[in-house]
Amino acid sequence: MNLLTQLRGLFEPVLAPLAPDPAKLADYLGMIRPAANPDHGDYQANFAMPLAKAAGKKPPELAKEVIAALPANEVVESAAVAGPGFINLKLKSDFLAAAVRGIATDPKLGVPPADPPRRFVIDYSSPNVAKPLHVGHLRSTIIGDALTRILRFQGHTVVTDNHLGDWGTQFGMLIYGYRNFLDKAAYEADPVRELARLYVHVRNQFRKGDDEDEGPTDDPVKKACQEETARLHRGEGDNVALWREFMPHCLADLHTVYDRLGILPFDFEHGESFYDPMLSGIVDRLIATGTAVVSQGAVVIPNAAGRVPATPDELAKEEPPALVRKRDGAFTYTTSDLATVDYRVEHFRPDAMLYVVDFRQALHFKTFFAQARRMGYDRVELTHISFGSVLGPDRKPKRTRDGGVEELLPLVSEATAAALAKYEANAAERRSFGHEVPELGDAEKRAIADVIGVGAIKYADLSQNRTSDYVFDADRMTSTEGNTAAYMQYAYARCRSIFREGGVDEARFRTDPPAVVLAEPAERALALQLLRFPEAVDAAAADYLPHLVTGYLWDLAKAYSVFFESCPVLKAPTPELRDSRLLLVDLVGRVIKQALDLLGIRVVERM
RNA sequence: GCGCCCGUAGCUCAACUGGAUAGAGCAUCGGCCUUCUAAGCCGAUGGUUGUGGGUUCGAGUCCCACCGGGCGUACCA
Repeated sequence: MNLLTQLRGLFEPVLAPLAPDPAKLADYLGMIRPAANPDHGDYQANFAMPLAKAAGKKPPELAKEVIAALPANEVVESAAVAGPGFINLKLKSDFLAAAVRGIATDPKLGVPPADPPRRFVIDYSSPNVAKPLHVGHLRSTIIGDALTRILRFQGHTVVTDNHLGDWGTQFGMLIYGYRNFLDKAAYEADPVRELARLYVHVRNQFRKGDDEDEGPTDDPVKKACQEETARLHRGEGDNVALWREFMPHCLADLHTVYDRLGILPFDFEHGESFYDPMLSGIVDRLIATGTAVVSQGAVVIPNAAGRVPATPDELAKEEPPALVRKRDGAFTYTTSDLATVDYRVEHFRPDAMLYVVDFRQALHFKTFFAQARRMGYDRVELTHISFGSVLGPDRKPKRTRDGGVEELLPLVSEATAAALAKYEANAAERRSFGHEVPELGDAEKRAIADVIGVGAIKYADLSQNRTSDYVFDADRMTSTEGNTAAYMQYAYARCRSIFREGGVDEARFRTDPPAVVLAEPAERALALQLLRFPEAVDAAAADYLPHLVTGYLWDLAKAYSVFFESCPVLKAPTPELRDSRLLLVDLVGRVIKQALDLLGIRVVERM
């Protein structure tokens, strides 16, 4: 049940004979869309202009013909030609009322099952373990989690895989730190904490301005760490044993953060170490099939033009080749990525693989996807779900290494504290106006603040187009006004409050729904908005854009606020209207709760 | 140098992928609490969509040039 699909189905038989090219029929039907301006009706159709041009007619005339040819139906109340040839569509209120009543019994609230359902592998979060998680990791995690929930809700199969950075220099640093600076008592008491201290301590031994990258260095400490890393990779000494000892602690630390944020458990956490044993086989295969060649002692895959530019001069002119084995014999991330595709295709048989990684790796994914296709993986959709940088309030990209590392957990605490303060202030203000405000226990208050605070952080991220850069402003996101999680949660709490105050059991509205009456404009607008939920889910899933769900939520919650102000529910003029409004309120609550759940955000019964 | 992305109200962002008078929130100003939660609602102010051309019935959106910013450019991931 999707209003748009239904409308398009109505127009299809009329447009089919008019479309000059049958392949373009879908395009024309796509020009039926929600009205940009509510004054123009509920939906608008914009196909008359291009269609008239192809037919050599005037758009308004063609629009009139289309309207006249429209089959009799129970959906469209009126269709009017306006402006240069727009068709403004108004839907029948009776139809809307019946449709709303129809979704009341649907656990999926009108969202149809995906047809056909697809199998996805989504790769997201992918932090370097043993380093503190900072705000830069937030976006991939939150966006990937939301996409997983959205696609699963549609009925797709989603395998989630956290491609951990668990085989890099940071472990050389930990091993070096363990050997030189370990506080044994502290390690036994709280290994995670001591490892974190060691990492930072070793990092501080590096010369100023030096980073952790591989490559030649004359920094003695960095060199020592690199040597420990190399020994780990070669399986020498007890480095592997130490790595095995550290890993569970690092993972436990990571999962603490995920739990705090309410991130779905990953199906797999196959990190770099998992794929390491497969890398040499991949390179051998690439060479054997002629996909890769040896160049300057390294093994590379030529670029899309089939060339291997190597000199700075050549590299200035064209796309670089992909390095799969370095001169020193070590493998690269490209090798690892190809091994990952290989493994996933064999084990999960996906229709699509999504990589939720920031936009700076766009070139890498472009070339890596091309290489994967050349290796024979040309039947699986490979998509880079790119997102913008996390910027500080100064609009400069937030960086881990620029000193001020912004860790995640303190930030979550800050957000929940702000939510708690807001609750107290709000309760005090309500009391000063003589309202009865229930005195909640500390535990309940903290639970509410937790849901709102975590929701604020996620919503602030998800409500932006993911391709934009993202200014991380703690004050703004924990604000409770406007298009924020708190506004949606508040709307939900108001829905629940009506049932609580009225002592009404909502079960009846979900199993045996009463007739719906749409008398007031606010009721009609709300019903229309409720019926658009499937459109929003479709759109968000089609382009992997969670902000289309928040945009929908914002419209729905606003429509509910207007309804809430103008339409008494418990004291409705007639029992029929009371029942009808109760059904609407119950449905609004369910849709808000479901839509927020698609974003990984929880709700509270009161706030 | 070459390539990718971005530039929309004072600030933060939308604009359903070429549709009607470019919309929200914050901030500012004004109004609404003896009626289901005022974390709310109603209203006002605020724009040459970086600049200049072009394409067409129609451009924030597509093309070209320029200005400004970010990022990337095989042996970091």
